[in-house]
Formats: sequence, C-alpha cells, structure tokens
Amino acid sequence: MLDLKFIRENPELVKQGIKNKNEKDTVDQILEVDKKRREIIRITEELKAKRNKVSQEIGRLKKAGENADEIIAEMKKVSDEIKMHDDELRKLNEKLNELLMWVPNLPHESVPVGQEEDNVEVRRWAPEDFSFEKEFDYLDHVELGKKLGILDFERGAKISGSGFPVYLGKGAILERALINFMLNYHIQKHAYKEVLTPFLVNADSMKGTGQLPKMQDDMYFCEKDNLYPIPTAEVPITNLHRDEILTEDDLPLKYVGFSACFRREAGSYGKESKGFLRVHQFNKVEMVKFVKPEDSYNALEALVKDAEDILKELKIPHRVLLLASGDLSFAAAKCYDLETWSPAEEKWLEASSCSNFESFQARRANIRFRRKDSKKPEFLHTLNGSGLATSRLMVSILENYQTPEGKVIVPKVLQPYTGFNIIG
RNA sequence: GGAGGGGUGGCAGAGUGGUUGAAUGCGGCGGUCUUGAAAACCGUUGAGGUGUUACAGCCUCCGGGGGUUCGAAUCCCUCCCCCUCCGCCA
Repeated sequence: MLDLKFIRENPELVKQGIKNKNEKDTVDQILEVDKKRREIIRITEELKAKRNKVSQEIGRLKKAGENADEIIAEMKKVSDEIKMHDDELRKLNEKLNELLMWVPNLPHESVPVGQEEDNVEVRRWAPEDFSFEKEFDYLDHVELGKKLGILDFERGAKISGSGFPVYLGKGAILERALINFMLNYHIQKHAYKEVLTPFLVNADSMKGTGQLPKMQDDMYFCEKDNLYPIPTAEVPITNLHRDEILTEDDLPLKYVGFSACFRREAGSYGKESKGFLRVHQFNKVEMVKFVKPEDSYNALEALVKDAEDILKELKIPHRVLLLASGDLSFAAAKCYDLETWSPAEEKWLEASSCSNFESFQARRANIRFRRKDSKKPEFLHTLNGSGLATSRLMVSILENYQTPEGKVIVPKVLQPYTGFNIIG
C-alpha cells in the first residue's frame, strides 16, 4: 500500500509508476474519494466536539438535580446527524481502502522502464569447466527422474492431481538434503535466524504481504476455516511482525524458513508446465529481511548474493536478471531474478526472485520501528528472496549433473546430507 | 465438538453508563542529589486521523465489527483470540 498523503502530494509520479508497471490507474478516483472523505471528517468532528461538550454539561446538570430534557432533545438531533455522517464516512473509507489495496508499489528509480524483454542481465556465473555446448543428448528431468525411479508425476496426479509431484527413494532424500543444506548454509554463513511457520494463514496475513486482493484466484482457500494455504513462506514470515513496533536495535532482522508452497496457477498449462517447471505444490527455503529504510537497497544486493552463494556451492550455472518495471510483481519496488541453466531445455529457468518491497508491505501489515532519538514510529522496509525453490533447483541438478550413462552425480556439498554420491 | 472463565497503555493491574485516554505499580526517558553509580525524590512517558509553514485545537481508539444512549472501557448482538475442564485425536 502506498501512503495516501504521498499520493495526494505526488499524483503524477504515482500515475507514471502505475503506468510503468502496466497496472490500472485509479489515482484520480482516489483523490476524489479522499477529498470527499476529508470534507465529511471535518463536518463530523465539529459535531462530535459539540456533542462531547454538551454531554458533559448534561452530566453536570443531572448531578446537580436540574432538568436537562431540553438539551437532551437537542442533542438527540445532533447525534442522529453524526450517525448519518459516520455512515457515509464509513462507506468512503471502505471505498478508499479498497482502491488503495489495488494500487501497486512504484518501481524504484534504478529499475529499467519496460517489459520482460527489457530485463537486464547483471551478471553470469558458471563453474570453470562449464560449456553451453551439448556434450551428449541430455535427458530432461522428467525422463531422467522416471528412468531413475526417483520422481513420479503420474502417481502424484492420481493421488492429488497434476502438478503434485511425488519424490521416491534417493529423489526424496536428495530433496530433503537440499532443504537442509540451504537452511544450514544461510544460518551458518549468512547469519539468518531459522523460523518454521504455519502453512495455512488467514486473510489478514495475505493482505499484509500483498497477495490479496489481487491474486485471489491464484490461491487455494479452505472455506470452512477461512484459511489460505501459503503460496510462499514470505507470507507467514513477513507477518510475524504484523501490527508491531520494533526498536531500532531489533533491526535488521533476517529470517530463513522452509515451507511447502501451494499455488493454483490458474490458467497456465502447456509446455511451460512440464514436470517441475510449474507445479501446485513445491518446497522452498525463503529468506525475509526487516530493515531500516536507508538500508534496504544494500540489503537487497546482499540478499541476491546470499541466494547466489547457494548456486555457487552447488556449482550450477546461473545468471542474475534485473527485472524491468513491467515484469515486477505487484508489491515489489525492485527485483532480481536468478535463473539457472537447463541443458536439456537449453534455456534459463527462474529459480529465485529477490525483491525489495520498501514500505509497501510494512504499511499494509502495519510493521513499524522506532528510532532511538525519535518518538514517532515509522514503517520499516521488508525484503524477501527464495533461497531457493527446490523444484526448479532439482531440474538444474538432475540435468547439469547427469552423466552420459544417464546417472546423476550428487553435488559435493549435498553428499554429507544424502549419504550417497550418485543416483542410478 | 460441549461447558465455563477471560481479552484494558511496553508489562502487570484497577475501573460496570457522566471531565476516564483511563487509577496504581513496574519499566523507559529527563532532572535533583553524587567524583561516578545505586538508592531516594521530582517531572515525563500510547497510537492514528484531521488541521497548521510549524504549533495549537479538534476527533477516534480499552481484542475486531455492529447496536442501545444526550453520553459507552462500562449495557446488548456478533466474530476472533487466550485459559480451564470434558470429548475426540497425530
């Protein structure tokens, strides 16, 4: 959510940002409702001030045993008037809030204006012996997983539906190894604090991080209990501090957490959805940071490097993309994607997304902090990044580590976790 | 799922319709005293909105929402959460 005052004072700036993000411009509508709202506030507050004063007077009269019937009758009218205006005000506030919930975060000034094709490759990394040249005919992860008996998409479809993968034997162990490796790495090397949070959250949490209302149709929903299976651990972890005022000394806060992630992915089928490329349930290790506003862009760079470190340890070729404004998510001000190389598909696959939300989520979720020398709380900045999603990583590992014989070597850093060094 | 109890400021804890945004204690901050510290004493200490160049002023907030009333932390309805007991259960 953007600051209403900011919109009021910088309408053109906001409009430009919305345009660059390809979102719907409701600024004029917001300003109009806001104007009306403030007018009503002025009127009601005058009436309420009067009511408060006279009501006190009535109390005094009654205590003194005097008659107050006449003023009470007069106040009844005032009270009715207040009620009328309050009703109107309530409606305007609801309307205004609804409008504000649909305004996207504005892209940071360092974000290139444009669409997906305007994303900028910032850097690229690969192991020394790596080559884009095909050394043999790679099996893609689906064929390979099937052949090795470590992945079973058909049975997953039977027990749940398509997009719910089953991991078997060494596949399941490898998945678990990855999760543990990544968690431990971020905890030990990057000083994150681990949290294990609920996989089901309420609507307030979903609003807090910006999934609702916009992404409603992409969410699973348990109607009986009004709970949403989380699309990412970003939601519960960021909402840890919803409605809290932290102290300056608390910051920065760095959390890392594992969760299963649930996404309906409504309307996305076809080639892109083969195997692990698009699933309804996957596992992810997520990093979330709460920082002071002036620190958030340095924190973003560090966050990207933290995610990259995992890929370097795993020796997976990858590149870092700075997303253009039109490719940014609703809540993000700036975002880097990490893409890993798939030798079977011969293309880059998104494996991580690291974003700075500035105060957008903090304002929605009401997460503030107080500086030592100031009494007024201010909104902090939130960031998060996948560190990383295992399903996409599994594709990279299975494909990049496969041998001409169709076996898969376990990356060295994972071997202590798996207890074996080759699959097949 | 059933029965009962409860949600008040950073924390603890008063307050059942009339200057109560809220006693008191602790904590925090400032000061006096002290070489310094502690103790003691004095003062101060919630958030949001509206408004103002900035103050002031005014309004709202005692779990959330709605209602009764001239007036609600206090009464009513509803939802949420916590605790105790019973039932069920990994």
